Amino acid sequence: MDIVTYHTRLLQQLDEQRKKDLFCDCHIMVEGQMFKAHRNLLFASSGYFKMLLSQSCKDMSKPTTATFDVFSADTFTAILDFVYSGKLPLSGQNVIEVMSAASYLQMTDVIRICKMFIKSSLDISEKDCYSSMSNSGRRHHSGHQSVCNASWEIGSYPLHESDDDISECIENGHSWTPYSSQTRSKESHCNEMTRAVATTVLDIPQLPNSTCSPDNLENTDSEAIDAVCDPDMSHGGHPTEETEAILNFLTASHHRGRRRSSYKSRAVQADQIYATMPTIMGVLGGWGEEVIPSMRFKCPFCSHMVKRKTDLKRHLRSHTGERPYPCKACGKRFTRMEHMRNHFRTIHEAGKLICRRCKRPVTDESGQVVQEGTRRFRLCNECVAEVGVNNFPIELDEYEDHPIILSGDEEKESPPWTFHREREMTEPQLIDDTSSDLVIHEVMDSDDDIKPIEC
DNA sequence: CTGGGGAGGGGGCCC
DNA sequence: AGGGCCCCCTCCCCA
Repeated sequence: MDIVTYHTRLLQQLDEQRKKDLFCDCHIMVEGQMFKAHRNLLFASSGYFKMLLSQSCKDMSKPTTATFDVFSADTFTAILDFVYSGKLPLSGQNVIEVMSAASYLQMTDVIRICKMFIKSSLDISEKDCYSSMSNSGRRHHSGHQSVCNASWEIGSYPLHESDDDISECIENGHSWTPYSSQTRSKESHCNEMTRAVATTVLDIPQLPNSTCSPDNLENTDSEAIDAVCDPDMSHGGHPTEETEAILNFLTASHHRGRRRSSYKSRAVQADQIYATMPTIMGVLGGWGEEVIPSMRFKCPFCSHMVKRKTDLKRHLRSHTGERPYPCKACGKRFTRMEHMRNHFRTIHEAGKLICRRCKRPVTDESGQVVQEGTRRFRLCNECVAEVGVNNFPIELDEYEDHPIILSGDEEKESPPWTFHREREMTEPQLIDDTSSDLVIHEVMDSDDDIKPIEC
């Protein structure tokens, strides 16, 4: 008998004792349901119980009793099963609450497993989408959407490794990895598809192979993939000027190495997390310290705590990758409306009263607003004269007919490239992202001319 | 290689 | 609860 088998059998023996209520010296009440367990195991498994039992160990004759109301009996059942078997029965429905309870109970192993479970879910969900694309062609097809949606479906947890697989890895004493050989194979295939999309559909120069390694798969522009998946973004299988502008942006983002993710799948996953988020994620109070009476909300993904649930929801976007606020001018998405607004003011409204070239302060009188694609910035008159760029001043009245105006209703799922004009737009178009020439438009940049974003 | 600046992301907190 | 502001930090680009 090897030592692993011995440990397993030992745990099995203790579990049998627990089920037969033999030598159980710790009673735990959860939602009115009584659980009995051995304090030795609880002490060894949980920081919470370690503290609790070390304080109550003076009287060993009486069973220790603990009561919890911050998680459900089902959740504690899962955790207790893990304590006695090393197997954590996780599902897409219970993982958040199990993680929250584990955080409360200071069970780092359980938290780590939950994190891997969630991370695997997110990663493989995206990979499934990419892989499904490869099966249905390279260009825009209406079928893509349904295939992608299937892999994002909340009810069908997209994890390839079953719960048993996870437990099995733990049971075998292996460090569990969310990537099986099967998924790695998918990643490789997916990376090829990403490159193919980048080089054909997106008309992006050949991406360096380094950006498509399994370790940094998320660095590939899955937003672009989504755009390709989205039938609303396509017109007869060919990218529109708007989509091309987005793709140009994505290309730039890609080469900047920004970490991006599928906003649609992220949003769905974020909604799932928010929907299942327990009211109380945790209680602040370090061990060995005085417990702070005020309740705080603990992030299930990290150690961060906040005072308000709203702040936690905002913080969770940093984990889920949800970016619900798209810039209507360039399609870039943000986690917060204020960030999107700041971006819009700075990038698209030339909000900084500084000459981009000489960095001197500039006013409407001493400078001009220069438009380069969807980007606007200011140059002082001296710099404009020095650079000698082509100047295409447009009459103020003409500009007022063609302002970049953001829609009043932020439609999260609408194509990010949407310019709403107060009047019918005529040629030449104001937006010219594909132009490499520096085009100067004399534009009014006051709030009266460019309406603020309404979300 | 390094420092400065721009842009973006995130936390705290007020309204 | 959401919006918004302020502040700080990090990352990236460029000179």
